[in-house]
Amino acid sequence: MTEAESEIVTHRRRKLDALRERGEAYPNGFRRRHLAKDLLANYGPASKQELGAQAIGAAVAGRVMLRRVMGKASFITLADPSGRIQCYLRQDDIGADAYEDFKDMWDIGDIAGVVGTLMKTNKGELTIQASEARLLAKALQPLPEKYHGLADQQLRYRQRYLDLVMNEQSRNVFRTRAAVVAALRRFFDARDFLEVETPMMHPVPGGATARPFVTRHNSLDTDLYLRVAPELYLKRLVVGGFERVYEMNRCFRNEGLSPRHNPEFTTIEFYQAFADYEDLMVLTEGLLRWLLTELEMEQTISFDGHEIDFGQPIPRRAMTVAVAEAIGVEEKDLKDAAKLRNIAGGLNIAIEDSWGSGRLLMEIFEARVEENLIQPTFITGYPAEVSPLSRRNDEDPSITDRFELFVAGREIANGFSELNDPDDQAARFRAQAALKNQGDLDAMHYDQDYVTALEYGMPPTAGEGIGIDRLVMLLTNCTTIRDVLLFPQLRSVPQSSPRQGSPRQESRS
RNA sequence: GGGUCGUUAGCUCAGUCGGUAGAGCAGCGGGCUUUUAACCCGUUGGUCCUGGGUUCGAGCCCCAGACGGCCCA
Repeated sequence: MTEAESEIVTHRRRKLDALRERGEAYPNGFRRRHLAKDLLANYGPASKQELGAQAIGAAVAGRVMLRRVMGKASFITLADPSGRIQCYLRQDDIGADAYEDFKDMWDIGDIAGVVGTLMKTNKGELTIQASEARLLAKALQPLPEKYHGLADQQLRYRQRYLDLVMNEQSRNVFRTRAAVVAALRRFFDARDFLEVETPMMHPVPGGATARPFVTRHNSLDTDLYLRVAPELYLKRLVVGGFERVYEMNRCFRNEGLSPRHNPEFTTIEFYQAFADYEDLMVLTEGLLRWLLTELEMEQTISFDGHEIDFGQPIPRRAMTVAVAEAIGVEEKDLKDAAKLRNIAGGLNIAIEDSWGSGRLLMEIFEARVEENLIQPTFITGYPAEVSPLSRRNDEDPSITDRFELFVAGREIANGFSELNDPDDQAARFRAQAALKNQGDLDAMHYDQDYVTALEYGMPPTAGEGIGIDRLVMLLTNCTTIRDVLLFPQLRSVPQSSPRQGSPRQESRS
């Protein structure tokens, strides 16, 4: 803690001490009767004369954001969850003692309640002329600069509450996020999908090719893995007869941090029996359009300098077609492992000897095509080699009935007709296990319990996962995932927080 | 893991050629009864991220480290 800060805090502590002595430190009796937004909506259009004649009462509460003291009268700007409202405090209205109190004891950042009547200032701003003003919670720490807000990215993430207090844009991102989550629930609930919760701690990690976090269950004396995906559990439920299920919650992957990756992130996965991957592409396209409508957004959105149009039918392109076009080779050469190896080498893509043609094609796709898929595009025909849970295509068993949706160079969704042949699934797991034995840390484990579930019979099914964080990024024009996560993962600062000594937290669980 | 850029007052930011550290806001004192990023006068406040090094002298140059941004693996 620096001397300068402790000086500000010391001043504020003195005021708090005085409030404590008077027994007025943290009262909890004030009741808000109005939100700023409602007052502005209902009375903002009224004229100064109309309001002056009516004497409409109001009681608001919020954080003091701005303060303008002019001798024996002052204006303060209160922020509540709905917006901001100005209050006018006059010595003649609230009394000399209360007014002195306001001047001596209140600071920007304090939580206060104001009761009074509505008025319009000479400049036409709706204002509450106070008859009573109460300090409800003293802020000991000063707020960031009132005009620029909190700009330091690190502080914005580490002390998100300050970011939320100061930056309207940041608040709006998380409101949009909540609206997206709520809308998705409405969408699937309306289509008779059952929302379920499956384990986050898995005895065998599965459902995606990714490194898991490991944790320890003491009394079971066993390792458990934080889930990398809920997929295998959701399909067990389809076996059980819940033919339409969805789960929207956290997944965990033990990977590096980047503008697009956080170790914990949110997905919605949904499964629908008696549907295939083409049905899901239709559903996804409709879902996105419907979502934009629900959010009262245009079908064309701005993201990272691009205008992205969801109003058009989303094109579907086979991976081989997209790759062949991007790098200027014949499509037929993309089935041949030796030729793919040459192509990858020529493109300076790092490859491994164990990879077959499917993995090679996928790597070339990721290196040369993905980032250029700006407008919404379904890529289909994913190689079976990189799709261990997907149903093989009837015409070409080397590929699967799978798609991924790309927008602005980012994977947004991944869906496929589910592999419900237990013997093929067992073979795919064996191939993954072999890769794992060769040192591929991302490869899947053999999940015998899941194979057994398939042996009881899973109806033909299609399933899909959509990355909520990435979807919200698109809809809020955020290019880093940290901006759509309230508390993104950062390296912990050991000694003390950047601003002050570490706050003592009481657990409430 | 590698490269690169950044870290200066509580916050937002300047800081020249290496010559003893600045502004605005916030704070403190004073003035002001329709201001609005209020204004006017005065004023406090610095581990220049940390630790070494070079130098008569380092916010600035060199080395190492911490944290963060971006790019690559």
